Amino acid sequence: MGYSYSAGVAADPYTLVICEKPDAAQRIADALKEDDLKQSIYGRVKTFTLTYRGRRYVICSALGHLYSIGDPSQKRHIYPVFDVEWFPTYKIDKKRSYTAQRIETIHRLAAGADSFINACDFDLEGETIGYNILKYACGEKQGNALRAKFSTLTEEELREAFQTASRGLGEGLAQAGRTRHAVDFIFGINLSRALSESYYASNKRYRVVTIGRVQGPTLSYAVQREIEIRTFVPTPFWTLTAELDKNGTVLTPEYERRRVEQLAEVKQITEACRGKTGTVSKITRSRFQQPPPTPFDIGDLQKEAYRIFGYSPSQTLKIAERLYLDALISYPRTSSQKLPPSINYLKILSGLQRNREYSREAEEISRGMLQPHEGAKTDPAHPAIYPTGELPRRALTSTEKQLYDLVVRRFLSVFGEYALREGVSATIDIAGYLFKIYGRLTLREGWLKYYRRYTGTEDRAIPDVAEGEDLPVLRVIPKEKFDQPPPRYNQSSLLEKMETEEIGTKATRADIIKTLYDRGYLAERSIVATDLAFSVVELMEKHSPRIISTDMTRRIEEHLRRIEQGEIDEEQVIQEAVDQLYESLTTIKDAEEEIGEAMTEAITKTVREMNTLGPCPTCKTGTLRVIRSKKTHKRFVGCSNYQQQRCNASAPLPQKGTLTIPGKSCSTCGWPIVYVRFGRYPWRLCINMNCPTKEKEKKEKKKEKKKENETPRKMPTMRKRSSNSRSNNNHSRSSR
DNA sequence: GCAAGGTC
Repeated sequence: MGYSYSAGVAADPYTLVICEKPDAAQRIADALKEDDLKQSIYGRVKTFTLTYRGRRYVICSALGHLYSIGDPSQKRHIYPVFDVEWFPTYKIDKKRSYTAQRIETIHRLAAGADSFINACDFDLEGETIGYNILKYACGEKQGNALRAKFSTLTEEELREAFQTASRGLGEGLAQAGRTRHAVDFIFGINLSRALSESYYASNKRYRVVTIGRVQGPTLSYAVQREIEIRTFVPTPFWTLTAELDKNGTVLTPEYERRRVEQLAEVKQITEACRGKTGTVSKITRSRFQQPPPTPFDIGDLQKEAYRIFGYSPSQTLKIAERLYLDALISYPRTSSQKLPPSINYLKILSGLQRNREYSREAEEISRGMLQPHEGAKTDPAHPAIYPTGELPRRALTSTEKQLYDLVVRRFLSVFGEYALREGVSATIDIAGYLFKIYGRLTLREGWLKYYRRYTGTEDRAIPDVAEGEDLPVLRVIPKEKFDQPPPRYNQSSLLEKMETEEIGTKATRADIIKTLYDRGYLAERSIVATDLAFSVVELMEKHSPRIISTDMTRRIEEHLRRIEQGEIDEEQVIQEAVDQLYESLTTIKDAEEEIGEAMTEAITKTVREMNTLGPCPTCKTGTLRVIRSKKTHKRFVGCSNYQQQRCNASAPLPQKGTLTIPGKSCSTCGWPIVYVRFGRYPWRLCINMNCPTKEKEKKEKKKEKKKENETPRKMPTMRKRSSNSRSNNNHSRSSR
């Protein structure tokens, strides 16, 4: 009653529209508005009121999931736990306390509503988000609510969706979605607790050892690759390069077979060619069109940013999100490679023209056909990633600038013309053996003009020879090579593997890889599976092999599909998960100590490696490590040669914050770098106390202080006194 | 201290 919303702005009954995110609420409001759109803000929650076809609507939004599966017992060391329940997310996750205000606002708005529309994304998770809100925040309205079904947030489609909204459209989908949450929780939480508790049983120390439906297979890909690399037996082969004299310059064609396996054959060819003259037997020229790239979906952006800048996928996602929140680029968590005209190409291009960096290119493109070269992938809720054309309202960091530039140039190039290139090959016959030399030339630059700095395609001069020309052979050089083991994954290629195996989602893959690093399963940029990773995968193979198989996701998806169709019910699927786990968990529990022991050696070794910073710059033979003092419990850096060779190299570390070791060294003094994080942004720190960069910093700080002292400040004495009184308070408190 | 999935 006391609520001003129903009492004031919208006293008449209205339809409450639930959206998945603020962005969608805005777009729906814009699409439906006739002439009386009103915006209200409650705390940080924005809602819209409007009249559409004579009916009042109040449009509000969630922030993704507002409800989560949880363990009602809240006892984290107990397993198995099979009876799980839904809770408001803020009750489970402190970091998501802001969802409390969301739920509260929706709850109040629901009180004045006489009907409801679920307008979340029409997919498994969207349906679940809407269903849970209608059920828990609106008071069991999930059965009566209408469903607005749309696949893009365009005005036309949204209006259509609201006109045809009907009851019961997504019922099966919601059941399937809720089951997905429950099954993932039951598998993940139980097996992770079983592993962690086993480690505790044999060590009496806690360590988070986790596994899950997506972590499992992803970890297993890395371990599989590690095994392939370690067991790889290289076989030798040879390549042959001829050196030919062309009026004093040397041409170097390669023997047409890129791989000669027998040394005898190598000798035979080099002998046969010795002192001979080669004849240019054939020159072929072929023109080919090189199509522009497709617009970025999040996966493509992550791969490209890794290739060009070396950013990890999770870094890229984070930077892209900041650019999105600053309205510089569109919504980044998309799987679409399409740019519909509704985003208004001309408006974006004219916006970009105001940026000196792109003005010429953007202007040029806006005069063209404006036909983007699109990819095949789509997304139900969003187009591909594009720049909005807004100018930055603050100074961007260097990483933000780089990523922004990449997004802009990619956007520009998808409107570019096909590039026209020409390949030339000359075949040279030496004593009956054929050698080839290649050249490449760009005839028409097309889209390459806009993306040049990122393509890496370079022209190679075409050898200036004519058919029938004779070229004396200087010599033929054999080179012994070895087969290479399969390459290690990096974060980009591991993410790609997850994509092709359809494990995880576009919004979570990068985070899951990061989790595997955090757990000590993966190390290095070029990914190495640690001993701990081996240990966990081996244990799971033995006790619960399904959790590390890609197949589990396929099987669950099949079950969810059948739940959606009403062929089976959710209880059946959850029961199957419980049945499968029950035996595994019992076996693990009975052997906790033994299993813990199996992990102990691996963990000790992994932890030691994780704490290794790099070679010691003082004694050159030891390694610098993060050490925790047994006496003071403080952390610092010391050399592994401290005891044997009395190497005293050491460095202090900040005691607060999370340390990460990027494996990089300071460009000034060569000592290792660490990242320290307590707030939102990590702080890059060269651990060397005597690093020249610190001298500089010290001087700059001194200068700043001097300046501060020179320019009088407002109430300097007050400042001083207040900080003094604070510390006095602390003293008196501690002395009590 | 635990999963995976949305979103800021």
